Amino acid sequence: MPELPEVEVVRRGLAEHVVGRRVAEVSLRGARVARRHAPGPRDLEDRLRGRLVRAAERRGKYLWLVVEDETGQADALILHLGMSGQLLVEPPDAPAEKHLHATFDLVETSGEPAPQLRFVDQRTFGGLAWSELVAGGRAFGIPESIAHIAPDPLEPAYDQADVVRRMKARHVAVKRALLDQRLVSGIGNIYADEALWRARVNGVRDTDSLTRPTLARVLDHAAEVMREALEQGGTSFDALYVNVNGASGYFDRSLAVYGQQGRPCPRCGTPVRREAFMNRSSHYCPRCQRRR
DNA sequence: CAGGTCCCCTGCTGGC
DNA sequence: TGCCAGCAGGGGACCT
Repeated sequence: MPELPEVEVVRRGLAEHVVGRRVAEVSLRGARVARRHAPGPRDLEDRLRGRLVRAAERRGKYLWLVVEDETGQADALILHLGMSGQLLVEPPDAPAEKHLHATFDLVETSGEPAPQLRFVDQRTFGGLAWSELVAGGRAFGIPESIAHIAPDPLEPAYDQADVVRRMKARHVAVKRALLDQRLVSGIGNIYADEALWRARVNGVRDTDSLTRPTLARVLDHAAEVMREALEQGGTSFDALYVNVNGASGYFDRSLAVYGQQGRPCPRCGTPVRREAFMNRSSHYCPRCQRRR
Protein backbone atom coordinates (compact mmCIF):
# COMPACT_ATOMS: atom_id res chain seq x y z
CA MET A 1 0.00 0.00 0.00
CA PRO A 2 2.33 2.74 1.05
CA GLU A 3 5.17 4.22 -0.93
CA LEU A 4 7.74 6.67 0.34
CA PRO A 5 5.45 9.64 1.18
CA GLU A 6 3.01 7.51 3.13
CA VAL A 7 5.79 5.73 5.00
CA GLU A 8 7.36 9.09 5.86
CA VAL A 9 4.07 10.23 7.39
CA VAL A 10 4.14 7.11 9.56
CA ARG A 11 7.77 7.75 10.51
CA ARG A 12 6.90 11.24 11.69
CA GLY A 13 4.11 9.83 13.78
CA LEU A 14 6.53 7.35 15.35
CA ALA A 15 9.05 10.10 16.03
CA GLU A 16 6.38 12.04 17.86
CA HIS A 17 4.68 9.24 19.80
CA VAL A 18 7.24 6.51 20.34
CA VAL A 19 10.73 8.01 20.43
CA GLY A 20 11.88 8.73 23.99
CA ARG A 21 9.74 5.99 25.47
CA ARG A 22 10.70 2.55 26.70
CA VAL A 23 9.36 -0.82 25.55
CA ALA A 24 7.97 -2.44 28.70
CA GLU A 25 6.47 -5.49 26.99
CA VAL A 26 5.95 -6.79 23.47
CA SER A 27 3.42 -9.30 22.25
CA LEU A 28 3.55 -10.82 18.78
CA ARG A 29 0.57 -12.79 17.55
CA GLY A 30 1.42 -15.70 15.34
CA ALA A 31 4.73 -16.40 13.66
CA ARG A 32 4.11 -14.75 10.32
CA VAL A 33 4.64 -11.18 11.46
CA ALA A 34 8.21 -12.08 12.47
CA ARG A 35 8.96 -14.45 9.59
CA ARG A 36 11.99 -12.40 8.58
CA HIS A 37 13.39 -12.88 12.06
CA ALA A 38 14.90 -16.37 11.91
CA PRO A 39 15.06 -17.04 15.69
CA GLY A 40 11.31 -16.51 15.87
CA PRO A 41 8.78 -14.23 17.57
CA ARG A 42 9.63 -15.09 21.20
CA ASP A 43 13.24 -14.20 20.58
CA LEU A 44 12.23 -10.88 19.04
CA GLU A 45 10.02 -10.09 22.03
CA ASP A 46 12.89 -10.89 24.38
CA ARG A 47 15.31 -8.66 22.54
CA LEU A 48 12.94 -5.70 22.58
CA ARG A 49 11.84 -5.84 26.19
CA GLY A 50 13.28 -2.96 28.20
CA ARG A 51 14.77 -1.13 25.24
CA LEU A 52 14.64 2.64 24.96
CA VAL A 53 13.47 3.97 21.59
CA ARG A 54 16.04 6.50 20.49
CA ALA A 55 14.98 7.30 16.92
CA ALA A 56 12.54 6.50 14.12
CA GLU A 57 14.28 6.25 10.76
CA ARG A 58 13.34 5.50 7.19
CA ARG A 59 14.96 4.63 3.90
CA GLY A 60 12.60 4.18 0.98
CA LYS A 61 9.69 2.10 2.22
CA TYR A 62 11.60 0.61 5.15
CA LEU A 63 11.12 1.98 8.65
CA TRP A 64 13.20 1.19 11.69
CA LEU A 65 13.27 2.10 15.33
CA VAL A 66 16.67 2.53 16.94
CA VAL A 67 16.36 0.71 20.26
CA GLU A 68 19.01 0.96 22.96
CA ASP A 69 19.67 -1.26 25.94
CA GLU A 70 20.90 -0.13 29.37
CA THR A 71 24.54 -0.46 28.28
CA GLY A 72 24.00 1.92 25.37
CA GLN A 73 24.04 -0.81 22.72
CA ALA A 74 21.82 0.33 19.83
CA ASP A 75 20.09 -2.02 17.40
CA ALA A 76 17.26 -1.71 14.90
CA LEU A 77 13.72 -3.00 14.86
CA ILE A 78 12.81 -2.98 11.19
CA LEU A 79 9.17 -2.34 10.34
CA HIS A 80 7.84 -2.86 6.85
CA LEU A 81 4.23 -2.06 6.06
CA GLY A 82 3.99 -4.20 2.94
CA MET A 83 0.75 -3.53 1.12
CA SER A 84 -1.63 -3.05 4.02
CA GLY A 85 0.34 -2.46 7.21
CA GLN A 86 -0.63 0.20 9.73
CA LEU A 87 1.01 1.45 12.88
CA LEU A 88 -1.42 2.77 15.45
CA VAL A 89 -0.91 4.47 18.80
CA GLU A 90 -3.84 3.74 21.09
CA PRO A 91 -4.83 3.28 24.72
CA PRO A 92 -3.85 -0.24 25.90
CA ASP A 93 -7.49 -1.11 26.58
CA ALA A 94 -8.70 -0.26 23.07
CA PRO A 95 -10.34 -3.31 21.47
CA ALA A 96 -8.05 -5.52 19.41
CA GLU A 97 -8.20 -4.91 15.68
CA LYS A 98 -9.12 -7.85 13.49
CA HIS A 99 -5.66 -8.09 11.97
CA LEU A 100 -3.61 -7.09 14.98
CA HIS A 101 -0.16 -8.72 14.86
CA ALA A 102 1.91 -6.89 17.44
CA THR A 103 1.48 -4.72 20.50
CA PHE A 104 4.20 -2.72 22.23
CA ASP A 105 3.46 -1.57 25.75
CA LEU A 106 5.35 1.67 26.18
CA VAL A 107 6.29 3.61 29.28
CA GLU A 108 7.81 7.01 29.85
CA THR A 109 11.38 7.00 31.15
CA SER A 110 9.83 7.97 34.49
CA GLY A 111 7.92 4.69 34.43
CA GLU A 112 4.54 6.29 33.79
CA PRO A 113 2.44 4.28 31.33
CA ALA A 114 2.18 5.60 27.77
CA PRO A 115 -0.13 4.70 24.88
CA GLN A 116 0.38 1.38 23.13
CA LEU A 117 1.96 0.99 19.70
CA ARG A 118 0.21 -1.58 17.49
CA PHE A 119 1.05 -3.17 14.18
CA VAL A 120 -2.06 -4.09 12.20
CA ASP A 121 -1.82 -5.68 8.77
CA GLN A 122 -4.64 -7.25 6.83
CA ARG A 123 -2.56 -9.03 4.23
CA THR A 124 0.55 -9.60 6.35
CA PHE A 125 2.96 -8.80 3.56
CA GLY A 126 4.60 -6.51 6.04
CA GLY A 127 6.42 -7.53 9.20
CA LEU A 128 8.99 -6.91 11.90
CA ALA A 129 12.65 -7.94 12.08
CA TRP A 130 15.72 -7.31 14.16
CA SER A 131 18.96 -6.03 12.70
CA GLU A 132 22.31 -4.81 13.83
CA LEU A 133 23.21 -1.27 12.86
CA VAL A 134 26.26 -0.69 10.69
CA ALA A 135 27.96 2.50 9.57
CA GLY A 136 26.01 4.30 6.89
CA GLY A 137 26.07 8.00 7.37
CA ARG A 138 23.31 8.47 9.89
CA ALA A 139 23.61 9.20 13.58
CA PHE A 140 22.92 5.58 14.51
CA GLY A 141 23.92 3.92 11.23
CA ILE A 142 21.86 1.76 8.87
CA PRO A 143 20.41 -1.69 9.60
CA GLU A 144 22.69 -4.32 8.15
CA SER A 145 19.84 -6.37 6.69
CA ILE A 146 18.67 -3.51 4.48
CA ALA A 147 22.10 -2.40 3.36
CA HIS A 148 21.15 -3.46 -0.17
CA ILE A 149 18.33 -0.87 -0.29
CA ALA A 150 19.52 2.20 -2.19
CA PRO A 151 19.10 5.72 -0.84
CA ASP A 152 15.75 7.29 -1.71
CA PRO A 153 15.43 10.57 -3.62
CA LEU A 154 14.56 12.58 -0.51
CA GLU A 155 17.61 11.75 1.59
CA PRO A 156 21.04 13.45 1.57
CA ALA A 157 22.89 10.27 0.57
CA TYR A 158 20.97 10.11 -2.70
CA ASP A 159 23.27 10.53 -5.69
CA GLN A 160 21.18 11.02 -8.77
CA ALA A 161 24.09 11.14 -11.20
CA ASP A 162 25.15 7.72 -9.95
CA VAL A 163 21.63 6.32 -10.38
CA VAL A 164 21.53 7.68 -13.94
CA ARG A 165 24.89 6.06 -14.71
CA ARG A 166 23.72 2.71 -13.40
CA MET A 167 20.44 2.92 -15.29
CA LYS A 168 22.18 3.83 -18.51
CA ALA A 169 24.50 0.84 -18.10
CA ARG A 170 21.58 -1.58 -17.95
CA HIS A 171 19.25 -2.90 -20.58
CA VAL A 172 15.96 -2.93 -18.72
CA ALA A 173 12.55 -1.25 -18.96
CA VAL A 174 12.77 2.13 -17.27
CA LYS A 175 9.75 1.41 -15.08
CA ARG A 176 11.37 -1.78 -13.86
CA ALA A 177 14.45 0.25 -12.97
CA LEU A 178 12.34 2.80 -11.05
CA LEU A 179 10.81 -0.02 -9.03
CA ASP A 180 14.16 -1.67 -8.30
CA GLN A 181 14.83 -0.72 -4.69
CA ARG A 182 18.54 -1.58 -5.06
CA LEU A 183 18.89 1.23 -7.61
CA VAL A 184 16.70 3.91 -6.04
CA SER A 185 14.27 3.25 -3.23
CA GLY A 186 10.85 4.48 -2.18
CA ILE A 187 9.21 4.49 -5.60
CA GLY A 188 6.28 2.11 -6.03
CA ASN A 189 3.74 1.50 -8.74
CA ILE A 190 1.78 4.72 -8.27
CA TYR A 191 4.62 7.20 -8.21
CA ALA A 192 6.48 5.36 -10.98
CA ASP A 193 3.46 5.82 -13.26
CA GLU A 194 3.02 9.44 -12.23
CA ALA A 195 6.71 10.26 -12.70
CA LEU A 196 6.82 8.65 -16.14
CA TRP A 197 3.72 10.57 -17.19
CA ARG A 198 5.20 13.87 -16.03
CA ALA A 199 8.42 13.11 -17.88
CA ARG A 200 6.48 11.96 -20.98
CA VAL A 201 8.33 8.67 -21.07
CA ASN A 202 6.75 5.27 -21.62
CA GLY A 203 7.79 2.85 -18.88
CA VAL A 204 8.46 0.00 -21.29
CA ARG A 205 11.32 1.88 -22.93
CA ASP A 206 14.73 0.49 -22.17
CA THR A 207 17.00 2.52 -19.94
CA ASP A 208 19.89 2.30 -22.42
CA SER A 209 17.72 3.76 -25.19
CA LEU A 210 17.06 6.94 -23.20
CA THR A 211 19.49 9.82 -22.87
CA ARG A 212 21.05 10.69 -19.54
CA PRO A 213 19.10 13.97 -19.33
CA THR A 214 15.86 12.05 -19.95
CA LEU A 215 16.68 9.55 -17.22
CA ALA A 216 17.54 12.45 -14.92
CA ARG A 217 14.22 14.08 -15.79
CA VAL A 218 12.30 10.93 -14.89
CA LEU A 219 14.08 10.78 -11.51
CA ASP A 220 13.51 14.48 -10.91
CA HIS A 221 9.81 13.97 -11.48
CA ALA A 222 9.75 10.96 -9.18
CA ALA A 223 11.27 13.04 -6.40
CA GLU A 224 8.93 15.93 -7.12
CA VAL A 225 5.73 13.92 -7.17
CA MET A 226 6.65 12.20 -3.91
CA ARG A 227 7.53 15.53 -2.30
CA GLU A 228 4.16 16.93 -3.33
CA ALA A 229 2.33 13.90 -1.98
CA LEU A 230 4.19 14.27 1.28
CA GLU A 231 3.23 17.92 1.57
CA GLN A 232 -0.41 17.08 1.06
CA GLY A 233 -0.44 14.00 3.23
CA GLY A 234 1.85 14.92 6.04
CA THR A 235 -0.39 17.43 7.68
CA SER A 236 -3.36 15.66 9.13
CA PHE A 237 -2.92 12.90 11.59
CA ASP A 238 -4.65 12.67 14.86
CA ALA A 239 -2.56 12.80 18.02
CA LEU A 240 -3.38 9.22 18.97
CA TYR A 241 -3.35 7.79 15.54
CA VAL A 242 0.07 7.47 14.00
CA ASN A 243 -1.48 6.71 10.68
CA VAL A 244 -4.51 5.07 9.20
CA ASN A 245 -3.26 4.03 5.84
CA GLY A 246 -0.97 6.81 4.76
CA ALA A 247 -3.14 7.44 1.76
CA SER A 248 -3.32 11.09 2.62
CA GLY A 249 -5.98 12.22 0.20
CA TYR A 250 -3.36 12.80 -2.45
CA PHE A 251 -4.73 9.88 -4.30
CA ASP A 252 -8.03 10.91 -5.63
CA ARG A 253 -7.18 14.55 -6.07
CA SER A 254 -3.88 14.72 -7.82
CA LEU A 255 -3.15 11.56 -9.74
CA ALA A 256 -2.85 12.13 -13.46
CA VAL A 257 -2.78 8.54 -14.69
CA TYR A 258 -2.66 6.01 -11.86
CA GLY A 259 -6.09 4.39 -11.67
CA GLN A 260 -7.38 6.84 -14.26
CA GLN A 261 -7.77 4.42 -17.17
CA GLY A 262 -10.35 5.63 -19.66
CA ARG A 263 -10.30 9.16 -18.28
CA PRO A 264 -8.71 11.94 -20.31
CA CYS A 265 -5.01 12.68 -19.94
CA PRO A 266 -4.84 16.01 -18.08
CA ARG A 267 -2.37 17.28 -20.67
CA CYS A 268 -3.82 16.23 -24.01
CA GLY A 269 -7.20 14.64 -23.38
CA THR A 270 -6.33 11.25 -24.86
CA PRO A 271 -7.87 8.44 -22.77
CA VAL A 272 -5.45 7.00 -20.26
CA ARG A 273 -4.56 3.38 -20.85
CA ARG A 274 -3.91 0.58 -18.42
CA GLU A 275 -1.92 -2.50 -19.27
CA ALA A 276 -0.28 -5.40 -17.50
CA PHE A 277 3.35 -4.91 -16.53
CA MET A 278 5.48 -7.02 -14.20
CA ASN A 279 2.45 -8.82 -12.80
CA ARG A 280 0.91 -5.45 -11.95
CA SER A 281 -0.58 -2.60 -13.96
CA SER A 282 0.85 0.39 -15.73
CA HIS A 283 -1.15 3.52 -16.49
CA TYR A 284 -0.03 5.93 -19.17
CA CYS A 285 -1.09 8.32 -21.90
CA PRO A 286 -0.57 6.65 -25.28
CA ARG A 287 -0.08 10.02 -26.94
CA CYS A 288 2.24 11.78 -24.47
CA GLN A 289 4.22 8.64 -23.72
CA ARG A 290 5.10 6.99 -27.00
CA ARG A 291 6.76 3.63 -27.07
CA ARG A 292 8.89 4.87 -29.97
C1' DC B 1 22.42 -10.05 -14.84
C1' DA B 2 17.71 -9.79 -17.29
C1' DG B 3 13.31 -10.96 -17.25
C1' DG B 4 9.52 -13.95 -16.34
C1' DT B 5 6.53 -16.50 -12.96
C1' DC B 6 4.72 -17.53 -8.70
C1' DC B 7 3.82 -16.89 -3.98
C1' DC B 8 2.76 -14.89 0.60
C1' DC B 9 -2.59 -12.89 2.47
C1' DT B 10 -7.38 -10.79 2.89
C1' DG B 11 -11.02 -8.11 1.14
C1' DC B 12 -13.48 -5.54 -2.23
C1' DT B 13 -15.62 -4.83 -6.80
C1' DG B 14 -17.77 -5.89 -10.95
C1' DG B 15 -19.62 -9.15 -14.19
C1' DC B 16 -22.67 -12.82 -14.96
C1' DT C 1 -29.11 -12.50 -4.32
C1' DG C 2 -24.99 -15.34 -4.93
C1' DC C 3 -20.75 -16.82 -6.88
C1' DC C 4 -16.36 -16.20 -8.82
C1' DA C 5 -12.65 -14.03 -11.21
C1' DG C 6 -9.76 -10.29 -11.02
C1' DC C 7 -7.41 -6.83 -8.73
C1' DA C 8 -4.80 -4.19 -4.86
C1' DG C 9 0.17 0.96 -3.49
C1' DG C 10 5.38 -4.81 -1.81
C1' DG C 11 8.98 -7.89 -2.10
C1' DG C 12 11.42 -12.04 -2.40
C1' DA C 13 12.37 -16.80 -4.17
C1' DC C 14 13.09 -19.41 -8.01
C1' DC C 15 13.54 -20.53 -12.86
C1' DT C 16 15.34 -19.95 -17.64
